[in-house]
Amino acid sequence: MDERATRIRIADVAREAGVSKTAVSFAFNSPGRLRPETATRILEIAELLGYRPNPVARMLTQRRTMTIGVVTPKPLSISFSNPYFGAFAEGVALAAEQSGYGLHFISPLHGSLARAVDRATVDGVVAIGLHGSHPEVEELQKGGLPFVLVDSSALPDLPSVDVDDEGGARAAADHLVDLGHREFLVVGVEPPSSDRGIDPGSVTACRLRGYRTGLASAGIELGDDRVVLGPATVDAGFAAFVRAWSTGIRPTAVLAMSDAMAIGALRAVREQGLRVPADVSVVGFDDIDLAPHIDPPLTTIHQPVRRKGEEAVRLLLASVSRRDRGRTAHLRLGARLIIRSTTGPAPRPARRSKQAG
Amino acid sequence: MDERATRIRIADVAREAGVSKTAVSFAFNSPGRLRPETATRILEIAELLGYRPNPVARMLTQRRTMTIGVVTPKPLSISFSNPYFGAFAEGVALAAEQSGYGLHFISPLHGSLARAVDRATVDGVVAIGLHGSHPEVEELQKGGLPFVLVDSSALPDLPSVDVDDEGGARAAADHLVDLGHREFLVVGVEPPSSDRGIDPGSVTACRLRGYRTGLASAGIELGDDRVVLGPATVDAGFAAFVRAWSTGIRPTAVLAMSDAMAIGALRAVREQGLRVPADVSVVGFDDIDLAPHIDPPLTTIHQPVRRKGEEAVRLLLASVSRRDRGRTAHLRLGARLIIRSTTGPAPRPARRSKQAG
DNA sequence: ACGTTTTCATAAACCGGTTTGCTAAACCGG
DNA sequence: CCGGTTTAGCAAACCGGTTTATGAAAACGT
Repeated sequence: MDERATRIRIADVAREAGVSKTAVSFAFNSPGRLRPETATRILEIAELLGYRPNPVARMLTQRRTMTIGVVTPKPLSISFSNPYFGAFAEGVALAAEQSGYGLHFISPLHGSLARAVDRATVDGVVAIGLHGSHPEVEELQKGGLPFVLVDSSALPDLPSVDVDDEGGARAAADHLVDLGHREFLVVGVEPPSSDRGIDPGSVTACRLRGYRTGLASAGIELGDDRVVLGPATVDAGFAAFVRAWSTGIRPTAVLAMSDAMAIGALRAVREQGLRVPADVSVVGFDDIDLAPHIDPPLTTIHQPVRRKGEEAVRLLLASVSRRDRGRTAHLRLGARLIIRSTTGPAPRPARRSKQAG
Repeated sequence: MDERATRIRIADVAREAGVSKTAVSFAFNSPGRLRPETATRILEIAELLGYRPNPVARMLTQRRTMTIGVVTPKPLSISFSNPYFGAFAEGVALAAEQSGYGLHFISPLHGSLARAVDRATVDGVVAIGLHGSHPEVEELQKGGLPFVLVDSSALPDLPSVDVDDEGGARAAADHLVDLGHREFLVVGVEPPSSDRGIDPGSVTACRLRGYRTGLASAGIELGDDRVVLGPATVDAGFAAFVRAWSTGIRPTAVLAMSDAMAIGALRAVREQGLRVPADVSVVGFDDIDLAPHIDPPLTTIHQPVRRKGEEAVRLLLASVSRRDRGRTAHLRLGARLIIRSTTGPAPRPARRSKQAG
């Protein structure tokens, strides 16, 4: 009838078995402290009654939740739309599962990240893409929860895991320069809050620096009009290229800060009647799983996303268990160029603007 | 110094403010019950002390967690590797966020799903890909937690959301038959536990039925050797085709039960020196976001994955709040063929085994 | 001036478990 | 038969909040 009426509590089992709550608790958690027959009988009765210990109550006494949080400053519905995030989650999940931890995803609640984190029952948190300039970082830090930052080393007193974004970006630029390109367009990932410009510690800023260094070594300067930003999605990549094109920019090479955007740009390039890589070369960033299967296979900067997730969890658990002995680790992983088929020699400056050949 | 030493409790705030715990609690939750100045003063002191209410304790008294669980019978690290799952999570996250719920991902703990669910602090769960034949379904049902099933209608007394898999599959088969194909290979998703064969309610079984119906209408029968199974990954799709090929099967059309597998098969086909779609046609299932960008753009069966996630959460929340008044809803969404570039007319039976004329 | 209602705040019970003494009985060697 | 150690199980305290019942003081009505 009224199945869900009242959930069986430990006291119900105790009464039914004619023992104390303590005994029931022991039967489940340290059966050795009970006479074998007693333990079995209690367990049987518990099973019969369909008793399941309330996990919240257990958490309260044990003062740990065996759960870690993954914090994103953007709504999850947006984060999950980037394949990069999925791969990151994969790494996090792997490490968490190995250690017997559950996974809780946390995104802003009613607009506030801090509030969402406060409400979450986790032992610690891995925050991805949280910049130093985020309005709530201070608030979050005061929460006193163990924290690990991913893709942001902005807060030196918090452990972090990131990638050599600048080096990777530079490799991309170098590659294109080597191929003879001179006209560039950067399709960048928009940092969350564009209040005071781009946070210099942000991934976007690092990659931009890398691009610039690479180009500078060939004497090329990147004008501000050559940098177009948007969210890390296929559509935004498409839009970014179209926007630049419509302002008269005619790049032979596109440097995209995410594969998703690169794919969008790719399509935009083609819709202008141009061929990839004959007319325009494109290099992405991330090397998502499907990059080799894209049309055409995407040249990109590979970064070890899964490993990022794993390492972040490892650092976090070390911090939770105090194994880190108060040390704050900053891990930087490598990024490397993977050449596939979206890059090729710069086209001869043929019918460009005024004709020439 | 000893930052994390002892977290501030409500009693500390009360003492410091010279009021009772009750007053502090009121200050946070129903300030109207306190004289305005008192409330403000308490709040100020709480802020000063850096007090944050312990969410676990709060959950315990309120008897709800404001969190919903997403259950997968496979390790999360595997689930997340399928883009399909990411999109599903997107839908779930969207609906959950809208209602102010958090998201907890649950996968088997030490090999047991039931244990993992028992340990999770959630108000209800959405289970994806959990088959009726799963060894722990009974155990899970007894947990008494509100449940919604996705991609499985095996348990009629539990609400469910799924897709017209059979119809979708049939559309795929019809399409290929119309193009003149007669030699087929099915690349299927392996159901979790292959104990007693394939669960007839499983997605795999439904799609297989759909394929068979479509083919049968053209008088084609699908031998068991024409069905190869594997996990829903690119690599498994690749391996599946290779395996079939090595046993002498020479299909002109491949029906894949997931886009990831289709992409793998695509690559395998090409590595045999065959062209897609000139020599071999391939149709996938799911229509992942990147399907149009695959090389070549993937013909596939579209299913509304995000919507699946949203509807599942909607159903779940209705059940949690008893708004469903005990009704068990079964939602079935549509699937439709999207023709892109991996399918084309069957090649003329040229050098095919025996010739036929 | 006195009974009644309202306002503001509190003490104590409660949520559902775990853990810490503590006791009574059984066991043990001499 | 006795003191000492184990064994088996219990009552009560505790985790950190919320909620209910209650009461003192202030405001109100007449």
